[in-house]
Amino acid sequence: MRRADLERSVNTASSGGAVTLQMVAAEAGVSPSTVSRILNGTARVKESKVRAVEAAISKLRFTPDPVARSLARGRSMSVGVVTQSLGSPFYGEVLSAIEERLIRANYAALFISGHYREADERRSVDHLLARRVEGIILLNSCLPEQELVNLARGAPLILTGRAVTAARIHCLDVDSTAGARLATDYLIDQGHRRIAHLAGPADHADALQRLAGYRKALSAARIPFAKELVVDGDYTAAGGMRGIDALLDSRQEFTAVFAANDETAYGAMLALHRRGLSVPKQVSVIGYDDLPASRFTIPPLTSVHRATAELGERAAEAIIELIEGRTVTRSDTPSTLAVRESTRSLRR
Amino acid sequence: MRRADLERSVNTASSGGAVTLQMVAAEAGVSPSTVSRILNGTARVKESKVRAVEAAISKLRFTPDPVARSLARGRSMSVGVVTQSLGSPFYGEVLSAIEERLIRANYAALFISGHYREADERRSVDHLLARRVEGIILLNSCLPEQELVNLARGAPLILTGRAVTAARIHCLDVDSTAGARLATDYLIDQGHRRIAHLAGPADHADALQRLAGYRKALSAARIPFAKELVVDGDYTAAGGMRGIDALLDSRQEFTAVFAANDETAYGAMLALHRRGLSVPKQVSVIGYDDLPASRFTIPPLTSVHRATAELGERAAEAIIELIEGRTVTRSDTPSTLAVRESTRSLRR
DNA sequence: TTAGGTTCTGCAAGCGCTTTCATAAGTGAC
DNA sequence: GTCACTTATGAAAGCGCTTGCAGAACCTAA
Repeated sequence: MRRADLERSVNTASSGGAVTLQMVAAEAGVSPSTVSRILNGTARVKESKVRAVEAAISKLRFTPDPVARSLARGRSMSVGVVTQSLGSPFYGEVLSAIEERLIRANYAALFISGHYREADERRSVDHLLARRVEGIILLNSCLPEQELVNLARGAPLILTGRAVTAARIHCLDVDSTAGARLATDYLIDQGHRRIAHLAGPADHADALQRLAGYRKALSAARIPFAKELVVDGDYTAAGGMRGIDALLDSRQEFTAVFAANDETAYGAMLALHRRGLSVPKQVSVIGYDDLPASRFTIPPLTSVHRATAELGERAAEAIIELIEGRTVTRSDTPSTLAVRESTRSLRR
Repeated sequence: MRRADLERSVNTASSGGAVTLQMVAAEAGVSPSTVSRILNGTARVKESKVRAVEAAISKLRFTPDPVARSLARGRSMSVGVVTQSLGSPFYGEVLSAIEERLIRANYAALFISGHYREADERRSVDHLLARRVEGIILLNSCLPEQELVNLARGAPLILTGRAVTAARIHCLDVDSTAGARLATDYLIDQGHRRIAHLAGPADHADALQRLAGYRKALSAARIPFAKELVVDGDYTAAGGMRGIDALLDSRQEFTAVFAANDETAYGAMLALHRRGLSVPKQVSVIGYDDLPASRFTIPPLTSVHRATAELGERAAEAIIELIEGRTVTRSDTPSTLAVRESTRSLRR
């Protein structure tokens, strides 16, 4: 086969092909039903016909039309994925994994973003439902719990970052408390006592969990919680800058900062730098999510690492299970701490 | 029909999914054709029936099934988008814009990634074609030109970052040369003469263009091109680090670095930092793409800014035009330079 | 050879919607 | 009031594939 032919066969095999299963049947001298059965393995077919059909298929370059198939089977073979932001590196990794896993199981993934806004998210979900997706993965949804429960009657749901118990809902990676605890414990372990926390948006379950983990770690170490060391953020770098500025302006003393996510930490590091404070010499900084870029910040950021690819893969697997009516056994993916150079020990 | 009767006898405004156009027709006392015509505005219908049908629709909460619709119309109403990496922040922004625009035009977007690998990309395209997308947007495709030309026979194509002239192909944002020129000119303007370039992968059209722009700027300023100041990279931060290390190890002198993209620049800045060289005091660094994170690096990175959202929107618009058989008038989006703190003037 | 089972395989009826095509209804004009 | 013509609407035939049903073909045992 010449190179050009090869390319044609690879790429145009399935394209706008007016080739239908009917034509394959005619070519092979069998009925459409038989072709369908061979295609789907839904019944035994005599060997000779199988060969004839296979020959016809490759001769005509037939690919079954997924639309017709969906209609006939009453299944769209697609699942919706609502991400908060297609652009975020954190979600990006998760999405890749979801995509990969779903394709492998012959589902199409419809990605759509919610922009961290309730109304947008609702609109996105409606859109997906109108497209007849068979299930929906909601990454860190911010919809009210009751609404999610209702939604689940229409299509099974996978939720990340929050815990909702209801039929046809499965939650993954529900608890950030442990991760936050890990980060804070580490700082404490390194001798820090005055640890600030740049929190995430208060309407996000995971942001609250991170705060809770921080508090737990403090109290376990008998360090009194100082609310003036906690400032609100919004999971953005700009928010992180504002947080540090606020802390410094109000003359708080602190030797370490636990940021609710990496982006916040980036902003924090920049703000500290601007104020002439060196990281980690004067202030240790720790983030959450361990974005790929965090290996390359100056200094490289210590961060709570989440198994993003694994999370995505599990989400995809879980939605498939749910769609196919099986039950999913819950299993959170543990977080670990990626220790790099933005933190240092106060002990000597 | 058995099903329709069943639903009717149960007589519920059943939860979304199961309502068919047939049921709406029955409820409104008209024929399915009429309902369809009202839905699509394909013919005039008497006002009273329109109202009856609309009432039935909202009473039953009917949404037309896109699968059935696609089959009947012979149009999938979906377009494929091949990105190189779902996780990359640069593509993320573009994708968001594409998504938004496509949805607005009632198309579904199927995102899938090519991982910068020819084989993966080919597989992705095949997958999309098998899904019967009506058009494909290829973001920085690395497939050979001939193959793209063939592909275009199957479905119209939008290409970014490269120029291929053929029927049913439209290219956008084809030239990075100007952007690279902008960056290099700026450095020269600031008095730099020894400017290193951390190049992108040689099999990427845009990487070569960036190199070309760099060379053009040099020669325009009568600065001899020194090939030892150009090192290969791969558009990653790790590659940027390796690049700087190589440069420094071979004892090259330079006061500025033009990185082929922002990620490379991040790595470069870290490597310089590790070697004790201050940015911008001793070395100026400039990137390309102006990722959102670049405002928050230390120091904030000067970078060639691309109108990502606009690019995405145009790509979406272009594919729609092509699908609907119209012609697209080419128009590149201009790049600008976002000057921040990673560069400084050598003049005084 | 024949009854009683097994396998195969084709027919035809959908899946939910669109779209001719033809009929019914409505409109003027004469 | 009739004719020619426009307009609204329904019946029915698909779109390409799946699947229940039943007949055909093939076995095996007696």
